[in-house]
Amino acid sequence: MSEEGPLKMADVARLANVSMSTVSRALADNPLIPEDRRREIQRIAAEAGYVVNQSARSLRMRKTQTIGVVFPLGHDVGQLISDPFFIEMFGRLADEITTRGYQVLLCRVTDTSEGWLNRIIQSHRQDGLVIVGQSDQHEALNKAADTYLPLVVWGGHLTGQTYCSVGTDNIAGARRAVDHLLGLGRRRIAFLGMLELPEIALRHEGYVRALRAANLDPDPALVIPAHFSFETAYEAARELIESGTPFDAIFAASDIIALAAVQALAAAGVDVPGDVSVVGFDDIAIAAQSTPPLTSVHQDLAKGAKTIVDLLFKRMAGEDAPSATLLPKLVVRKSCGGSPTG
Amino acid sequence: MSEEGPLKMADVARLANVSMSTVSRALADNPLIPEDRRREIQRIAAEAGYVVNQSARSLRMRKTQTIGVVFPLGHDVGQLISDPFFIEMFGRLADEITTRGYQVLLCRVTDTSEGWLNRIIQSHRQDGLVIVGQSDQHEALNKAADTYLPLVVWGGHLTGQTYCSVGTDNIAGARRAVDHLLGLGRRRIAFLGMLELPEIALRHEGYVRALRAANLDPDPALVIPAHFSFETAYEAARELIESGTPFDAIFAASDIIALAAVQALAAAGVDVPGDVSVVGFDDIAIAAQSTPPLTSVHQDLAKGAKTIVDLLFKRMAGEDAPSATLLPKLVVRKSCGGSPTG
DNA sequence: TTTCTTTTTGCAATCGATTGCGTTAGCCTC
DNA sequence: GAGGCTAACGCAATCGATTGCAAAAAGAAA
Repeated sequence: MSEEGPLKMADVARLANVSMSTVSRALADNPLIPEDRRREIQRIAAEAGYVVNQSARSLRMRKTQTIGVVFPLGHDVGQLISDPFFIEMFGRLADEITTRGYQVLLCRVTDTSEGWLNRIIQSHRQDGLVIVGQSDQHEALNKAADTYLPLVVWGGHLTGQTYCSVGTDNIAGARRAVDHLLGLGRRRIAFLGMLELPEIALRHEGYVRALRAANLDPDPALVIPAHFSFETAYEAARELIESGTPFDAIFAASDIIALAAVQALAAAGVDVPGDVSVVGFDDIAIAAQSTPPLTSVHQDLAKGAKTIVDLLFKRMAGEDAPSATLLPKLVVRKSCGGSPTG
Repeated sequence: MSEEGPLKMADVARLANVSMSTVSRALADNPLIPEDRRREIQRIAAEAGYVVNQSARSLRMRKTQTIGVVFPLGHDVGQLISDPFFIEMFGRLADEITTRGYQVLLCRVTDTSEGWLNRIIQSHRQDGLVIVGQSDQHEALNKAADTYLPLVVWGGHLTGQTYCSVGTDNIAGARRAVDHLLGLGRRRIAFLGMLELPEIALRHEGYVRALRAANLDPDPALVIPAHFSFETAYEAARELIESGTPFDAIFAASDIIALAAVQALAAAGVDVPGDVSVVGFDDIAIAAQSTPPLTSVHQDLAKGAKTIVDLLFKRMAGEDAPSATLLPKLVVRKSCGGSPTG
């Protein structure tokens, strides 16, 4: 029961009157050691409060029992905590990873200078990597994937992509959302989001396709750059409103942007959904709770996280598991008007 | 520019025509190596794509440059992802930790059998620990703190506590909330929360004190056990309503419980705040967005996280930094009726 | 040129485990 | 009692860095 300073395996060996090799094998339940002896040694170790030093173990085994979860957020220092989507995704990934007996190492990348991903990989701090969001790092990811197998990315599937990704079909999701707005009779539908981000570009593509399919010409004046943070998105929406460009609906690239837009509209005395319909993307928890409740393209994060981690573990086992795409679902709530059945 | 397999420091030494010692020192910016030589070696290493192996480094230095963030959630598997409070706290801690150049290791503890904390500590996976929420582990924490300095706990300050904690003054916060309800003329105020959790017990204490100060006798029938999850809290609220016990206000131990109560009340046709006032605790992001917006006791998590990490780093440096208490603030919104200044 | 400093540099031990391989002990069989 | 075989166990190398100490090189002073 005594818990003296950091005792090492050699100490346990002394206590049990055996060699370190034997202790190591006993603790690892190696059948080379007879069962009763194993139990005995395990008991002694536990009673002494001995725990294997993971640094030493990792070095020798070349394994860390740890998965790195990376958020390539660029210089957007506050985004991790401000974006509920990332947060929820992280939680679900953590669940999946810890369930499999691995630790979760959070890697926030603020310095995306040449070789950032290689620096993470070569540090050997983790046995596998999940990258949440491609950000603008498509090339870096492609490059890393050439030599590093245990890597799975949450994000859109892009052309010329060699890495393994899991993500919602952004085009289909956007298309569904915009089709719904068109079905409600909306014709001047604005798009809010940063086209520079690959996933957003895909959502924009779906938006354009939906318009074209309805024989409408996309109006560039209705495409407004908007970042993920509430404040900047609010600004973007305000500018759209003040520009005087007429519009009767907003399709936002994320729920945060949509919520910001709703508030900006409210502040300008525009009724949602009376005057303008609003649809978001992600269907984060707040979406259902906001006023009015937000119509949004739902992504099944629980399933996404499970898929990501499943693929990652296959890859860690040496298998070259392929990318996967999840089907999004439009959840209709009050913010776009019309009946819940569309 | 070539990025061959995992190259080691010895390889860089060969490339630079020096010994490993020199490479090691150069990469650590050790002034023992003349500046120009240092730069040269650093350049060679960078160009070769070399990165120090952290397992080896950790073993030798007995440091991991990693902080463990622990959620002792017992068997409540889903809580991490479902509780916005923990999530937000985690995000802010992550910010503070990464800003200081450390990594964040998430430790979800599901097995709280004897010695769980010791097992984490002795694994030497981290240089310091943040425990988020005392759960029911007061004793285990006290015991660990005797021999392990770099440990800071988010939670209430309890009697007989030897570990370092940072937390809101729960009694004062609760008192402020209940005083406000009393000021609105409410007299039959229910308390929803699990008294078994130390922090909640403190909030209950504040509740009792506020009532006593108003010459009211706390009615045990108005104290309802309610867990942190939305579903169980909803059930608890429903039972209170159906019990027929008259009440005109609810003070919930957390926002999630409060939101669940609001929905249960709405489902029962009870008007909030007309018939019943509701106040929560934590002031999570959703609180302001809900319908009606929730009055809540605000905890400054950004400041809390900063304080935690500041103290932790002091302790990691060997200093026996003391506990700290943050002052809560009541944020009045519509859910309790009355005027915002009320 | 010699001697004494001061600056650079490298050898080798070390961190704490894991594991291939060889040795010892135990048991059976003839 | 010798030989053969297997089950247990330990020696020592290894993982990839860091660093105390001493040696070598360079520079300064005499």
